[in-house]
Amino acid sequence: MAEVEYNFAKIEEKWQKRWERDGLFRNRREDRPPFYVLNMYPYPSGVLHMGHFLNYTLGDVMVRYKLLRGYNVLSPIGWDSFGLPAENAAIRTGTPPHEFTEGNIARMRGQMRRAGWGFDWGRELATSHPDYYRWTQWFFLKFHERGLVVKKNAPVNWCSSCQTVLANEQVKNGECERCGSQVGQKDMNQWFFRLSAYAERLLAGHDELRGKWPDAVLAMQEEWIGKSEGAEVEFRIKETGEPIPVFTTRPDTLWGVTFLSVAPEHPLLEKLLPGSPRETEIREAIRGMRAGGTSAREQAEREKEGIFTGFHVINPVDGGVAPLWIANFALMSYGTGAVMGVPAHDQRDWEFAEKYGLAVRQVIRAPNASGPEAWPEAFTGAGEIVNSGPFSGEPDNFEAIPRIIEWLEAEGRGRRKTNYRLRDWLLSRQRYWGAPIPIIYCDRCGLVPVPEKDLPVLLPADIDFARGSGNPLARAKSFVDAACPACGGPGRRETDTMDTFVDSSWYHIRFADPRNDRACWDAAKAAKWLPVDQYIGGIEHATMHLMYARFFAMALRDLGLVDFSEPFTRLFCQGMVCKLAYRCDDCKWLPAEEVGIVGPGGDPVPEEEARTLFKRMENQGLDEAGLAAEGFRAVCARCGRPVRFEMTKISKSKLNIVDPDAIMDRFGADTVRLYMLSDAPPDRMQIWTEDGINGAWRTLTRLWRLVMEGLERISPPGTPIPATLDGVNRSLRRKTHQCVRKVTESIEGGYQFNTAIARTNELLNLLRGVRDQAHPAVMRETLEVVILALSPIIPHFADECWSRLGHSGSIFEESWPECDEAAAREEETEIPVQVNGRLRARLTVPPDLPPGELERRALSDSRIRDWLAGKTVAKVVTVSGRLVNILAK
RNA sequence: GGGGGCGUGGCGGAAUGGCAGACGCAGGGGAUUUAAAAUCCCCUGGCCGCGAGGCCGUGCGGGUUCGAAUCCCGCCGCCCCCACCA
Repeated sequence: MAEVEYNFAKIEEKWQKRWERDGLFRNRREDRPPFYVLNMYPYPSGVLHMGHFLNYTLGDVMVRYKLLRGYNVLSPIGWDSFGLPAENAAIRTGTPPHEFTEGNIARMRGQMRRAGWGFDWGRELATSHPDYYRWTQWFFLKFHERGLVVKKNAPVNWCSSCQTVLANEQVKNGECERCGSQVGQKDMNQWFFRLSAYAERLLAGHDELRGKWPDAVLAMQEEWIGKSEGAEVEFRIKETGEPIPVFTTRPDTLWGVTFLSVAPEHPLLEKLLPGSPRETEIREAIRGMRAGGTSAREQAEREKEGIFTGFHVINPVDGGVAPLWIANFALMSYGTGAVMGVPAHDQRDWEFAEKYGLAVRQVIRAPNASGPEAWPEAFTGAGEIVNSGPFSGEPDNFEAIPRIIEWLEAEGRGRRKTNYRLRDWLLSRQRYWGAPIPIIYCDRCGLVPVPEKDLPVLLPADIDFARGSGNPLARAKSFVDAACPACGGPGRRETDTMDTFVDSSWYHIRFADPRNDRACWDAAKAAKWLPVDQYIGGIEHATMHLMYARFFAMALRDLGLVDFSEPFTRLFCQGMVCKLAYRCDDCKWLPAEEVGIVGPGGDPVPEEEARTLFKRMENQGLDEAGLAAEGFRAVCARCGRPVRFEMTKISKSKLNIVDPDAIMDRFGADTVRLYMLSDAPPDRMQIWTEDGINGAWRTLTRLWRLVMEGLERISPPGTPIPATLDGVNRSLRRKTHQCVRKVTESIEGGYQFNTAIARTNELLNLLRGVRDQAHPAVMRETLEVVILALSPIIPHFADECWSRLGHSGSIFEESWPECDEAAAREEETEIPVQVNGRLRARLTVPPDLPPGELERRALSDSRIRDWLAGKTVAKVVTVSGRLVNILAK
């Protein structure tokens, strides 16, 4: 007697052990082509969240699918284990960061195994282990040798809460990406990777990635690189003769310059201001401009502000004199820090000129337009060039730009220039829990790299985190004191550590050879597996990790360490996992249990009615307005204020978390996996509902019963399918093989598991209807196809069914089913017949019926003749195998 | 302001030039049950009609086409990213 209950706990544990025992994911199939699937590795926070669950399930489904497609699959996992949370925990609790981190890793490892993800645990790595960060340090030295690392003074983003500098990419809306506090500006001497030197190559690489990476990611990177072409023109200070280069994308408006503005931190000011008559007043204004809030929100709305310096500039194109201003909108970080002001043809300059009463000089004439006096704003379109020396009269100013640049170069007044918004990557952090930068400062020799043989520079263990402030490394005398490698004299170690994005810029390559202690990796092993064939992760890394890792690959290629420049051939970005969250009007998030529903009189509705309303909120999008329309209100159980609903990413702070462990306890991993993939395409937002997970459970148990009942009537494995079958069985086989084709297309066409699951559901619905008439061999075939097709998604379930169907060995050692075209061919098709574009009848015909015959049958159909009565047929459109459209008047 | 994405039932979504709403959730009805849960069967875009059936319908307005959710033009709305970038 077959076991009727679907005992997921037993089944899942059994197969996880067996896969582990048999080394299913240890890429041992050397006879097969290699395929490298990688999920972005996690930070070991200590607990898996639903976002991880979707991410790693997707990766695992791809891994298992590729196994079935006959590849030798590499599917490694590791830990992005350096970073602030561990250090903050150490300050709070006194637990050393490595202990905290190892504990978290152990816990998450357990959760991961339980979810059934097939990782090659033999390759596990953690970036905070010395045998890993030793190589992070080694790369730093190699990059340093090549001039790709520089130490320079620069205004940097400073997070006072994290007590560290941040990369531009880590500042979101002027706030620290990690802790959310306001980021300020500070001048500091810091370490940088020369990311900007790779701007053009990073951009050029997009040609290779287009179509294989999401458009949105490429667009974001393009924007971040921010290439713009124009000219650099040399203005001069009239009073001192000092040169002042200016970048412009509009050299066609050079004759319209009526002022020039520089950034408040422009170095030229230090030469001009001392002793100048308005020095104190101007310095005061500069302080005001620099002190203003740095958040982007504030900046966007910030009023344009400036002050006249008392100095003037000479325009190189015509010798004209214009006042030199300091303006808060001029940024030292872009171009040359100096902007020419052309109010007539630039909206920002227009506003500035209007505010300070500066001159407006028209140099482009709009087609049939009046002069600038009558304009409500700057004219930025194309027109005829006027008042511009040799170029006056040119009909299209944009087309004249290249000729103007040539003229500037010929005359020695400027030159062609391409500018990028991309900044160098600030890699140093004033924190303990990161890879120490391997540099020693010596009073005699200066800045000395740590010799390779002395790597790794280990993090000291004897740190008292609970006491003191700032970087704990700077307080560790045993660490700081070090002999100069060059002269042997006393030296001081660099106490900054590296941004954790340095660690994650090369981990994907280390996975090819993770235990190598003589080199970062063996070249042959790296060449075998890399680049990563399929990378999977969140889109939030578009301009950070994904840009840095590309830069690293290019730099490593230049060092001769790898043979590719693009590390990730294909990229897939999964959507967010969202769930309804509740917010009380005083801006506090509430757990669902603390939301009450009251009726028109203000008294609570009965519990059962409330439950129904909550269900409708979850499942039918019932919102505050809908609730109000029915006379109800949602209120905070604590303070009685109104509660608003918001569909938002599952997170601790929004109090809408779903604990993966608790869900796996109730339903098992396979149910969660099925649910996560069955509703929406995986790159879209996924909405978590209680009913949704129940539905997936129902689907699985129904399938389980169907298979268990089927076991009693199907033929043994390997029984051939009879050559002649009745209509029901021919039809079942046809749908079975069509299902194979459609599922394969759904997966290959962009991992659309939702439609793949829909296709197997259709087949199962059909099988349930005809199972009493199904031939034992045909029924086996159908069940096996469904189990195989779903196996990447519900692996434990599938392997258990597979073995109960009488197979030995794991289903993942089988091959993906193939569509038998002969069996899948339709015997007859239904052809819609339209009259004047409206569906009026359906004909059942053989699929290969010639168009002429199809047309004849359509016209002679009785229903169609009724519709055509009293009309004349003007034209008949016949698409063979698809439809007939009759045009009649 | 710029860039990317999206707009289809009560909800998630399917259909990428040819039968709109696959598959699922929620809802309704029935069977089973002492009852409930679970399970099984049927119905479920709107309007009209006893019914056969008809009409309307993919954000709005126009266009191309025998035929448009799908392609083109113009609007409206939502989400995400960047944003005083010279």
